Order: sequence, then structure tokens, then C-alpha cells
Amino acid sequence: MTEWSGFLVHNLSMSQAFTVHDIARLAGVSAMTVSRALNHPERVSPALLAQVLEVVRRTGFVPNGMAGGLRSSRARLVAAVLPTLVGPVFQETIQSLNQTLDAHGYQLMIGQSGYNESREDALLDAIIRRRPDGIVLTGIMHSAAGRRQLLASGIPVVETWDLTPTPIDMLVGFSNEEIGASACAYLQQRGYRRPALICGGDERAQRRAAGFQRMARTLGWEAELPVYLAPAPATLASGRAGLSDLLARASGIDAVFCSSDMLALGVLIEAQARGLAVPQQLAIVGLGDLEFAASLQPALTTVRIDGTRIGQTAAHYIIDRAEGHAIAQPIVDIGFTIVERATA
Amino acid sequence: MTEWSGFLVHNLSMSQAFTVHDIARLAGVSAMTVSRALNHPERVSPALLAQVLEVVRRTGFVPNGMAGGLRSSRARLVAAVLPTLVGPVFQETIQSLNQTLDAHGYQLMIGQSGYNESREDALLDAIIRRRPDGIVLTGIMHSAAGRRQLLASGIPVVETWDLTPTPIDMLVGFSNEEIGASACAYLQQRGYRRPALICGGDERAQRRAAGFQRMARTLGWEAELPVYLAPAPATLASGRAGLSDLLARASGIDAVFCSSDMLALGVLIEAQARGLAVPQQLAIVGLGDLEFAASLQPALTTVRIDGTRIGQTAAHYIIDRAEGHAIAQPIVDIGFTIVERATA
DNA sequence: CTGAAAGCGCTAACAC
DNA sequence: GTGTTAGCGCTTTCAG
Repeated sequence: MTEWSGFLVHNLSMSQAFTVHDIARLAGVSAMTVSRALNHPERVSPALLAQVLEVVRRTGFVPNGMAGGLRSSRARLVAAVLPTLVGPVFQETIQSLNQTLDAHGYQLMIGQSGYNESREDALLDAIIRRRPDGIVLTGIMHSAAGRRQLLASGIPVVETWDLTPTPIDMLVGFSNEEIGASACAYLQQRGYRRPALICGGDERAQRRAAGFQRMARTLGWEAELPVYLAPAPATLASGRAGLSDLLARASGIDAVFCSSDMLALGVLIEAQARGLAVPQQLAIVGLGDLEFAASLQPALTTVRIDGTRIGQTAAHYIIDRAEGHAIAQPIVDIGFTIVERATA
Repeated sequence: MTEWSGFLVHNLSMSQAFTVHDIARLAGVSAMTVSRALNHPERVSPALLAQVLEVVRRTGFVPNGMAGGLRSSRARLVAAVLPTLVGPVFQETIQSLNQTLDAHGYQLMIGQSGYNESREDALLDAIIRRRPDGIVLTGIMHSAAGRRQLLASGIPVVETWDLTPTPIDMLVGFSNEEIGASACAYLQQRGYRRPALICGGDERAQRRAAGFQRMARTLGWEAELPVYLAPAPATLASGRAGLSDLLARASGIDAVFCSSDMLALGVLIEAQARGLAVPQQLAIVGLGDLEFAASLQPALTTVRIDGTRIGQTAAHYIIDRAEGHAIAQPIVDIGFTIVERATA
């Protein structure tokens, strides 16, 4: 008793973490029994188990996962790479990824690449070093060095939020081009004739814009639609600025397709501030179906992407792989839907 | 050449990661030289360095950080615990934490505790296992088991977004009680006499509400102000629902203090939908000064917390500790300001 | 059910 | 400037 508390105080003052051997000594057992008590309690006799757990509790011991992971080569860690934490666009995906992994005993680690290829490579290196059980990429990996490292590492990889004919490994996404094209067709069918675009600075947003333009040409509209390029990350302020700019530059605009709901909210507020009736004088279509979209006044028409499904699917792909199962359908297009509400 | 590519293919097909020894063999040097080439290139002769790096490049080799970290006991990793990724309240903090750490070669790992003490303990365990160089907590740690483990691990800890007389280690925060009291005094001074509260479900929000109530009593207002408790996470929809509920339950409300800007946006939209003039008929004060607050119409009056400073300070505390420096001022109250705009 | 030995992949410490 | 040896803390494997 006194010996223990003495040990504890000494240890704390040194800021030295305990090891299984310390715990073993204090509990009068071998290191192996400590390890088993923590990882396979059913394989240890109740008496020893109680002794060990009591010492663990008293000392606040937490085993060193680097050592365990090194030996067992299972980190119980999944890494996700996001362009940004600021935009709420990926929240649903992250949320469900986290939940699903957590339910299976995996921890999620999030890294921010900042829409920048060299930062992404550095981040990827830091991630691969930790030998996670899987890596979830937001968007597809373009850098040749990154692809090579990912391939060489043998770590399961899921690319998301996009499609490519040449995925590194597994893929759960949708066609950004198609989204743009569908949004354009939707506006045409609703009777709008002079759409403009407010488009984020990232590559996926630009492919959506390209799809929109392509469809506009197919429909026989003028070759170049007015576009406002908003710097990443997409903000409400950019949306307001974007509409002001478009209105000043082009005449007769009757609809705006925004590459995020936050931009769309900015457009809505700017329109209201200018006394433009939505959707009579200006239609607005957003993207993301963020939490607030349905609660706006008027409610926002937007492109919905099932982020929850992306996250769940990615998590299951990785868990299945980690447990040695084969993935039946490692490439899936989950599509999207246009949620028709009041703004378009 | 053929030998290399043969090796490469073989290796890939086995999905077996390379080790420093593989690279050493392929480059015709010792494992130590590979390690040095990667970590201290200046200590290796240019000729060998080039040889090694070429093999590393060809193979896509990334060293195993668990092994390195185990040996050198520096993980170059900092972990942060957030209640939720959904609310945008902590984004500024995370953003600056990430940036500052990144600039110093540390990686940030984010875990989500979900406003739940037992989840928080499990997450903490997973984090301590990885022996990060520091842990940033959002809010203060209450669980005795968690405190003990943190203390025993010897890992530098920074608690944030709150104050406590008994921090585990370092602290950078502000008084939630004071925020509530100041918001109340502010409204009183602006001539409002019948305020209500919309308050998130987490503990910090409730302490803000308590501070508000305390000040209301000091000012001689009625004992119990009307309160709407919004479930976490705070959403725009909760804000709308909250105002509707308050208006139905209490009469004469002329101001609302919300525990997040997102709730405040909901209140604003609900007020506009009901034709209530803001701030003439209803004043609104938010919290967070999120990106959109200044761009709303009318612009939102809100309590600003310098999240960037919290993140930077926390990062520097941890980096300094990791490099063995003592922290001069390990507990700091960064305060808050009320940003006076158009809604109150 | 429990323990002893060996080794995961890397790098600190020490030779040369 | 380069190589050799040893060991970080844990868990797999094998013996008792």
C-alpha cells in the first residue's frame, strides 16, 4: 500500500510512463499476464485478473500502442484526408465514418490537406508512417509520388467524392460532371434561361461547372455562361460578393448554381438585401443539402449527396479488408439527387 | 534494374511494406545509412545520399513510424479532443492549431468525444496509447479516471475553452459564466428589458446561461428568465424552433441570447419569417463570431472568442514542452469581446 | 492458465 | 562518414 503510493508519486514526479513490466511487478505476475488481462481478460483467472486491473486502475496505466502495434501490426487506426475542416460539406461523411469505425473499435484520425498537392503529399507521408489500417481520401489522388507510396504501403485506400477510371484501390463517389449537367437541365426544365455559376476554387467544383457548361451548350444556350470563382473555402461572404459581381457584369441573370450551400445562402441573403424575389426574379440551387438548407426562408433547392452513405461504405470497406475479407464491389457510384424546394 | 523492378512487383503482389533493410540492400548500404539519409541527410555523403533517395523514390518506401517512435519516443503527433466536428464553433481553434503544429513539423490528430463522458474516456485511452507529444482538450476534463491516466502518462495536456482552478496541466480559456453575465449587462444597457435564452445542451452553454441569469437577478429582473434548451449540436433549425417556442410560452420577449451563432441565425430567420423587425422588436446576440455573422442582413451582434489565439497558444505550449522548455505562464484567460453589430 | 524467449522496424550510442 | 550492436515496449509463439 505505502509501497504502491510511494511508487506512484515517484513515477509521477519523473513524468515517466509505466510499462507492462512495472504493472507486472506491482501485481506480482508476469508481463504476459498483464498483456492478457488487458486484451483477452477471459484467458486469465479471475483472481489474477482482479489483481492486475486494480494496479492498472491505481496507476492510470495505458499501454504503449506503438510497441503493441509494431509487434501485432494492427494499429486500429484509420486516417482520413480532407481538403478542409472549415467547410461543412464533408461533415456528414466524417460523422458517419467516425461512428461506424468507432462501433468496430477503430479510431479515426483526420488530416487537413488544404487543397494543395504538396501539402497533401507531406500529410500522406505522415499518415503512411503510422501504418493505419486504412486511408480514406476525399477526392482522388493525383500525385504520382503519392500513388506510388500508397500502393507500396499495402494499406487499403478508399477514394471518395469523385469518380475515376483508375482508382488506387477502392472508390465510393459520384460524377461531379453529371451533377453540373443535371443542375443545368433542371433549371432549363423549370423555365430559367439565363443561368450563372458561383463556383469554388477546388477541382471538383470546377468539374461541376464544366458539366454545367457542357449541358448548356447541348441545350443551345450561349457558349460561355457567366462564372464567379470563389476562393476556397466557400463562405457566405463569397456568395454575397459573387452575386454582386455577376449582376454587375452580366445582364438578365435569372438563376444561380452554387457549388456549395454556404455560397447559396450568401446569394440568398444578397438577393433579399437587394429586394430581388427568390425564386421569381432569381432562382438559386446549392450543393450539399447542409443542415440549414431546409430551414431557410425560402427553403433551399440543392443537390444532395449522401455523405452518410459515403462514410459508412468507406468504413466498411476498410474494416472488411482489415479482417481479411474480400470486397465484392470495391467501386461504387452512389449518385446524387436534386432536392426540389422553394428557391428554384 | 530488372532486379529492382522484379523486387518491386514481387513486393507489391504480397502487399508487404518495405523496411529500411530492404532499401539498404537495394542501395548497397547499411540500414543506418538509410535512416540517416531520411532523417539527417546532411550527415551522409552526397553520393550515397543520392543512391538511397533514388531507391526510396522508386519503391515508394515510407518508414514505419511506430518503430521509429518507439525507439526515439517522439511521435511528432498532437491529439485534439473535440465534442463535435459538426458545430463550426471550434473551427478557428482547430485551424490555427493545425497550422501552427504543421509549421513545426507536428501532425494533428482529431478525435470526437460527442459530449459524452464515457466516450471521452475511451477516446482518451486510444489517444494516450499512441503517446502523442501533447493532448489538447476542448473543455476541461472531469472524469477522475481520465485525469489519472493523463497525469500518469506524463503527456503535456492543454485544456481550452473554459477555466478551472484545478487544471490538469496547462490551460488557455475564458470564463463562460462571465460571458453570460456580460451579454446580459450589454442587453440591459441597450435598453432591452425582457430577454430570453436559447442554450445548447452542453455544460459550457449552461454555465453561460447561469451567468446570464445571475446578472439578471443582480439587475433586479424577474427570478427566472425564459430558456429554450436546444439539443447538441446547435443547428439553425433548433434556433427557429427555439424562438417559436419562447414566443408561444412567454410574452413580451424583446431580446434573445443564443449560445451559438448558428442558433442565432435560426432565430433571425424565424423572426424575419414572422415579420418581426430586428433589432427593433427583437434583439439577437449570438456566440462565436462565425464567418457568416458579419455578412448577415442585419449583421449579427455576437460574443467573439479568439479561437485562433487559443489554437496558437495551445500549439506553442505543446511544442515548447516537447522541446524541453518550461512554460512561463501555463494558465491564461484570453477573455472575450462583444462585437456590436446590427442585431442588438 | 501462466511464463520465458524472441522479435516487430527503427534509431541512439558507440565503434571504426 | 559509415557500420555494428542493442533495445524501445509490447505480443506472438511455444513450453510448462
